[in-house]
Amino acid sequence: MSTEFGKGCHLHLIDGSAFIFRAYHALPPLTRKSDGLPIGAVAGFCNMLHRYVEGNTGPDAPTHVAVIFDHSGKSFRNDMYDLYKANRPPAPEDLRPQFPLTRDATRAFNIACKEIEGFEADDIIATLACQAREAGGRCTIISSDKDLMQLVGDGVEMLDAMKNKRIDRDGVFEKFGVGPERVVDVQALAGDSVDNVPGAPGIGIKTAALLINEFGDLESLLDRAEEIKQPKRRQTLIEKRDQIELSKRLVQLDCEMELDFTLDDLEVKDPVSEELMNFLAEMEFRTLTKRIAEQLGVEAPVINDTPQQGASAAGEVDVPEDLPFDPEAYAWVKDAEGLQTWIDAAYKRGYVAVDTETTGLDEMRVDLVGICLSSEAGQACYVPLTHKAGSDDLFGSDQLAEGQMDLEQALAMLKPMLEDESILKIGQNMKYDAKIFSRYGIEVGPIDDTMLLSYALHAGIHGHGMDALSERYLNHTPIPIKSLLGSGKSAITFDRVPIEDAVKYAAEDADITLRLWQKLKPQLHQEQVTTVYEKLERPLVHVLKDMEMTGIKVDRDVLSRMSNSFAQKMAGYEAELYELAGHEFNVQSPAQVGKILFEEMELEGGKKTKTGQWSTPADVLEDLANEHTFARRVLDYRQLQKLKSTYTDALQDHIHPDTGRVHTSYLQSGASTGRMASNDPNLQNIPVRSEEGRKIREAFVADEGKVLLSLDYSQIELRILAEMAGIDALKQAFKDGHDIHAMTASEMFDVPMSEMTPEIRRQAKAINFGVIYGISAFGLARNLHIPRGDAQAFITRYFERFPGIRTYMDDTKAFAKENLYVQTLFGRKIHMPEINAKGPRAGFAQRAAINAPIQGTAADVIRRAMIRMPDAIKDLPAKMLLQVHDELIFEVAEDAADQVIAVAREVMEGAAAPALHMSVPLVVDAGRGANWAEAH
DNA sequence: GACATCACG
DNA sequence: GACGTACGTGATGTCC
Repeated sequence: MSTEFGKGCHLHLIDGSAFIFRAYHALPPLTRKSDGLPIGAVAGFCNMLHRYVEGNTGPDAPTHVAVIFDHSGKSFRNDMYDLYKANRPPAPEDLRPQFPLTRDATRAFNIACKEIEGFEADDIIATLACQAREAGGRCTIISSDKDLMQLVGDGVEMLDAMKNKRIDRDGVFEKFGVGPERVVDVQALAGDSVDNVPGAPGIGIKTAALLINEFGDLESLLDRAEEIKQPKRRQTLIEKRDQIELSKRLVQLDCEMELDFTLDDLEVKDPVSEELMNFLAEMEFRTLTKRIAEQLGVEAPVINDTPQQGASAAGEVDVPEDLPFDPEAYAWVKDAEGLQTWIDAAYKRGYVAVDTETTGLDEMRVDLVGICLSSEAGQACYVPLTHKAGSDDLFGSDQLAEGQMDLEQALAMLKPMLEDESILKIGQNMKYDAKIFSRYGIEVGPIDDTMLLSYALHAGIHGHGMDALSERYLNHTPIPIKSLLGSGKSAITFDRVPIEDAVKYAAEDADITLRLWQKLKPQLHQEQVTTVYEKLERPLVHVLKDMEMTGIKVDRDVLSRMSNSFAQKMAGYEAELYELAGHEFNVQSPAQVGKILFEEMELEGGKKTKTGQWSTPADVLEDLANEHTFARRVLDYRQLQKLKSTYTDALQDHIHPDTGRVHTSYLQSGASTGRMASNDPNLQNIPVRSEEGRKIREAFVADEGKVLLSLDYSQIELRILAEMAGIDALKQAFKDGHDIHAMTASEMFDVPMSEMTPEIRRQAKAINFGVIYGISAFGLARNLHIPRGDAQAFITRYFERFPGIRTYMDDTKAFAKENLYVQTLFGRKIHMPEINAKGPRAGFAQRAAINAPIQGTAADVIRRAMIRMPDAIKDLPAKMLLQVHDELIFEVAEDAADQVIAVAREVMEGAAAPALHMSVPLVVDAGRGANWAEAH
């Protein structure tokens, strides 16, 4: 009963992308109840489609209809102009996974759903509209996109579904000042900032229409540009002719695309009840399912939207009733065909859990061994790529094992999906995998990270490693990696693991990651940490990745010379110590040092550690050092030993052979407060306090022609304390740029600023720090080497002068006891499970509760600065290299240093805004130099 | 692998 | 009245 499209037929073409975005913005961020899949745009899309179908009655009803989508990725216009649509922001993260679902929705309504790779929806619409016109039929384009207005006329009209307004030739004239056939000419001149079509600078739609109407068309205008009276306009049109002609080609829609379907294929069909019902039920749209079921006269299917985990309180463990883990279900992907099915699955779902297997843990050095994918719980695959044959061979064979895809081929297949804006890639510690992929030419994005989900949700409650999360939230113990690799000397690398074993282990990781994501993602809303995750965690991953991959240049010779010098001095100290002790011993053993001091030399005041051995920390030795050369020399020896082993020796091993730079790794979820931790090597504890140690920073250098910059927040934690506790005197001092410690001293001890002594100021400074740490008389006494009673008197006096501090501390403790967590000013939660403990642990927890919001807010501030920094400096010859809690290190071309300092300082000082308006200014100090010692 | 020590903010 | 404390990290060495 197919009718050939022709006279009397009416084609409706729906601009699918417009529907999606309108739906997305019209609705709150709904998620599917059972698994937290973002679903708001799909819900809106279905409502709009449904309303559209309902409205299709009467003489204007279509005989043919299709929804046209933009295909993801670049279009042929990017070949003409690589900046086309370049400044368009990527689709929101929670929208991307919904793109494929809107296609499914369209098909569920039994409406033709079309998209073609390399073309935009507008071109398909143009081609179909022209075909309809030539066949003598009518066409209505349901869109308000002005780019489509060039198609209007001779039976083609547009319908703005939002305003329910038809746009005919008059409507086009109203908008562009010319008829549809001249619209592209006007657009070519006016350009389009949204699509990044350059056009003619300085000419807008009004002027463009004026010119086109005067000269007839664009070509005549450009040919006769000399005749234009206004000099500026004339010059622009002559000079920018190429750009204008390019713009015309960009806005000109392609009416003659080759399509693999005809108009006849688009005939209006009634929905197939069962398919539509199944889809709506799968999406868990209760209202819509019920309403449409009634209209179709069928029974609405039962919707099972029981969340896969109970509405759990923070940290509560719930045992899932979920499907069991079945290693036999995991697939070994051996060829392109097999891999394609998994890529297809990722596209169907819109998300995929990804995990890489490598030959080690150092992302900058290891090789990729295999890749795992999973888009549905219980189903996962492993794609082995570089496993070696014959693992039992003593030397190992370099021959590749059988049953593996070619590495290049697999990566070429995966790259488009891993980089596809519409596919969410889920990983556990995704920074690791992103770095590996980046070294193989793939920039993974967008991403979700289960480790960071856990961190945003449960910092302070438990760790965020995969094994711990799996046991806690999936009630499943993953296969230990040790069972495959062994441990110690006999450990092998992953490429030596037999593939059949690797499949079970590796695919399981992807399966676990996906299930964790399904469980944890919906909890963000329940715990009200969505913004923390979205604004402070997820965007940081790629920033850290880039910093780590850039690394910092370290001069091996400087370190090597220092090592030698230290070794010589240490040998001297060692001989002297043997002499003083009367025998040889291990200077590096605190137990032996303690024995000599407190038993052989019979000195007083020795304390024992909880394990019963003599305690010999630096402050104890320091007390003895003036009287006893032995103690002094142990201290001297220890200082050099520390500097040598941890820094001058170890750092040399961390210099990457190819880059000549040191690449640390930041642990984003390391510290419960929101701070980062740095490891392998730790570049956040490079010596600076001692003269000797500071020299190590001279080994951290800028590349030739460049300098290092150091920008650090001045007193950020005290400023935040003043802000949080609302201490007017402190706030005012910061606003006036006063010396805050001197001011505190003046207030506390009634000393005028003019009579301030360094000693009084030092004591006030210690108190200020103590407050941040959750002050105690004992701690302050020890720090200042004063009697405990004096320390208590200081604290009492301090609280008298700044009563707001005491209130803040009491309020914070009370909040923590009530809620079992504390919060930063940006909403980060730091859980305090021990806050109501009895005994000495209570004190710990209370001080931690006081410190965490302060330290955490400072950490949030610098995170915000770091996240904004890449964009701020993107046009400058500068790279951000390191973060040290309140300091950022950059490497910049020498002549751009001042400019970068200005830009980076602005970003850092303004980092709290706009989320938080601080009444205390944040101040950033900057330094520059050939090395880190000079820059600091 | 636990503990002690010490480097940083 | 005694308990035993400054907050947050990571790396190294000893010793079991």
